[in-house]
Amino acid sequence: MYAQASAKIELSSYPPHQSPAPVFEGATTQPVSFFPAGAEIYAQGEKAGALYQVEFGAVRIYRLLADGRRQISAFHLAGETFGFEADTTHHFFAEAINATGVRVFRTPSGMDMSRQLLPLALKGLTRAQEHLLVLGRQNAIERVAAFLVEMSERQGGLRQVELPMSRIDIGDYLGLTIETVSRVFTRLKEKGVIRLLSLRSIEILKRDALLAMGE
Amino acid sequence: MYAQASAKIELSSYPPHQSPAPVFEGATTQPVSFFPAGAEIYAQGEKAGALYQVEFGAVRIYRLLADGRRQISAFHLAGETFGFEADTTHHFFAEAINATGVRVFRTPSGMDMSRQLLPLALKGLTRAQEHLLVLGRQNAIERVAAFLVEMSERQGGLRQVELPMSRIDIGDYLGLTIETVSRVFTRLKEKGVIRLLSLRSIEILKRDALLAMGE
DNA sequence: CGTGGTGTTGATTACTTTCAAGATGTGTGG
DNA sequence: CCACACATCTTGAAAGTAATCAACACCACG
Repeated sequence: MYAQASAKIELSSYPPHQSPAPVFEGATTQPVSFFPAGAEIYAQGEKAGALYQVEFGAVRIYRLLADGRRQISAFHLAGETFGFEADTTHHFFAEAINATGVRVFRTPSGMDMSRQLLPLALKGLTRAQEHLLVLGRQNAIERVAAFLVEMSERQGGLRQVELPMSRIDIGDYLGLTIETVSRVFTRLKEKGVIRLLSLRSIEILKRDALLAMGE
Repeated sequence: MYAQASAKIELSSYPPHQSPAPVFEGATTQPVSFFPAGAEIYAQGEKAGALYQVEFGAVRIYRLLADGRRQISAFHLAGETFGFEADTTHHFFAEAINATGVRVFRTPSGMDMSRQLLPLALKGLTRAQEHLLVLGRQNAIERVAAFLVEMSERQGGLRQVELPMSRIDIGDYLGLTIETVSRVFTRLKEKGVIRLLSLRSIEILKRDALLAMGE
């Protein structure tokens, strides 16, 4: 199983545009933990304290309503860090979307990580606030367009974009149903804006059109 | 004009449950700046660098789409701090909602404020992510209920809640139109959940019902 | 080569927005 | 202190968008 994981590292971990993962000074570095698709990394209510860095694969961060409605607040791809919280408790769930390797940094209590964490927290804050604009004020096609642009940019701005997550995940990230996401993909395909290479891989044919839609 | 401002301080600045405003170590404290209703505190694209603390009044943080659609990502009430950014540029607009006093802290370049800023950034991040759940997955009545609960809790959990902002602001915060906000207020009134003391002041009659709606 | 999970498409329903008119409130000047 | 005027808020009717319900297609896995 671990051999499979290492193979994946070669294949799809750090994209060329991205610098290798920084290491956290002062933190105890642990070996890479492997999570199969759908596995929980931490749960809401659990005690927080560690930092997590995606080595390969992808992670979804989400919250649930009592009746099961789910909102994914963020996806984290290879090289990105997550898991820091305002207090000692996790306010969200974190799950591996696919087979995922995560490096865990345990921060010794008393150690001050604020200098390293602040830029990450601020980046996350800006991203969340931009996402608020999408959910609050954009319609279905604009939301999907914004999502595709975001994923493209996070993968180096290439024409070909990998979508490691399912349509359900995309819907729960954009505040839409799976059916609506699917219909929008079809409309974008018909308009010649994108092309589906496979279910989880699209090619952007008209970047300008996509940018104009997502603002 | 400034006399009027000081009068307001007595009236409505720090609620009893809230500790007095902390001061930022190492930052240059400036006198309180006064902003009349609707005045811009900073604009998107401007150079950032200062921290702002609300002395009295209220502030809205928002972003605009090209066609004028607006999403308010946060309201800041007396005692709260805003204005920190991931890079040196403001990504949002900040405006006074009412006559507002703001204390500006200029941080000397080279000074490391991360230890003081990280808790604020993390708090903001958690709040933004919770807001994502509301915008992405809750309907109009649930959104308004969640908003009223949030405002109540931020004002000490009292029955009477002051809403310093207009219906338009509430709509742009919740991703709804002003008409929908108004209709929901009416429905909550008819159900006996709230009572309107005035346009900008409500009384919560059935807190449990409100909590159940907003989750 | 089935089989269950995931995705697509169609028809209908439900909710929110839009458009429109009227009511209420606030601030100003007489 | 009252009256007018403008802004804000409320309410109603019609339209539009996304959700829901349902059936089928596709893909990956054992």
